[in-house]
Amino acid sequence: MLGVELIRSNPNAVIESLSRRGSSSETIELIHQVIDQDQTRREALTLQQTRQQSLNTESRSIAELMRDGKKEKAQMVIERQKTLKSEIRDLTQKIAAAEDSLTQLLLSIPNMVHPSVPDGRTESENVVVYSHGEQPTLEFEPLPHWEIAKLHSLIDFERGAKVAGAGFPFYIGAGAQLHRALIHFFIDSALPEYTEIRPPLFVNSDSAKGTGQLPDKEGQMYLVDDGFYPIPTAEVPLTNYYRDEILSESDLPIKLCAHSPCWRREAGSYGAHVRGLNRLHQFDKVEIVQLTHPNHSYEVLDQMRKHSEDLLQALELPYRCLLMCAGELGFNQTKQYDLEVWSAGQKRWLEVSSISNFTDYQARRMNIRFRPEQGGKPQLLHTLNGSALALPRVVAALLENNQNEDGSYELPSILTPYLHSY
RNA sequence: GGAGGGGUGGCAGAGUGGUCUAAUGCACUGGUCUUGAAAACCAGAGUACUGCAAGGUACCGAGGGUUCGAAUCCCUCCCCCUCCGCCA
Repeated sequence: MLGVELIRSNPNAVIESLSRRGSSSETIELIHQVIDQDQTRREALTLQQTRQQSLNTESRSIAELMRDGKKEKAQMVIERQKTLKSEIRDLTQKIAAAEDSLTQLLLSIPNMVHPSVPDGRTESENVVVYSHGEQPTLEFEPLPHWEIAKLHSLIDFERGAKVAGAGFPFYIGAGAQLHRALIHFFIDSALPEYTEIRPPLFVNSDSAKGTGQLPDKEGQMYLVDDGFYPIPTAEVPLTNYYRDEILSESDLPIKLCAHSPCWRREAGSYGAHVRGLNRLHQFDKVEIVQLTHPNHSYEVLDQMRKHSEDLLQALELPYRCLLMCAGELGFNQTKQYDLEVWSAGQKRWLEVSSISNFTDYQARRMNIRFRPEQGGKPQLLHTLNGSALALPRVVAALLENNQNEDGSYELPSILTPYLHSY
């Protein structure tokens, strides 16, 4: 969430930034409500603290009177305190109410937009900032990946649907090994820089709140009994790792990576675009996360983007990098790149990575700070994450782009060390 | 799952209703002393909010309650430890 101080001190800058997202007048109205509630809260708080001070002083004097045996005098003070106490109670309630609505308001206000983000409302206004590789020119009508997978018994969607449901495929034999090879390749590529983490695959609601899945994207997560959420991305446990902690400036940047399955409800999806591996309820992903000093987060964003691009280049997949326009930007992000690979069989682009800077928006929710080397107050750090990469669509693109007319396919040589049994 | 014991500052640890405005030790920072260091001695130091400021308020796992007054008593929840049971 945004800081109240920012909204208080510079409401116009916030409003301007939010209008770039195409935020409605209602969102703008929220800003004014924040300012109102903030003022109510501070006025009540100042008053309450003064009253509390009187009460504390008097209570101490009661202790003295009691010690000196002046019981009657003490009793008088006790009587007098009743008004003070009820006044404090009322003020405390008023403060709590203002704080509650302040939190609610702040949770429903999206992050600021970085100046380098292009204007725009729709997908078509995202800007292609980079393209790499040639879309393969095939002399025959290429198959979609689900056909190729069926031909070679790599993936069994039908039995997945029987055993779990739609969107829960089985990978079989060489298909399972390809999947595992990609995980190993992705993790190995991250290892020189990033610390490998094996995270919990369920998180509690505090963690889901911390990274912004709650309340904004509640419908996207599964919820199991006892209040656990199966993670929709490893971003959640990784970024929450340092929740409510104060780090040393010298610890930064912190770089974490993890492979994990991801579970998403994807309610309401249908049609050809969700066929095969295009959209699943369970899929695997290697995620990279960085916690950085606020001064460096945008450089780091570009480094992380390059990391993911290098993977696609090593896999020899044609791809493009999109800079998301203001209207397409996620709720929590200030700037976001998407990487899309070309899928020759479906003749369209598939998103395989999203790399984002959240600045201090998540850090404020999670209360993750660092102590400046020069001394001074702890300061919020910046959080970033990126997919490096999401598995299923990479599998789809590998199969579709490298197919031959006879239905066979080849895999890029970078994977050779990871493939041996089939 | 059963029984018991716990949760206090960076760490250890005292405190069981009123100078707790949280002792003490270790670690940390500054100073004195010293050629330099160590030791010793002196001083300082948490987080958040609030206030122009001086300062104030809150925080002893979390949330409620009792009381003029709660780290301390009561209730609910969370977490940790020990033993037993179960288990890959």
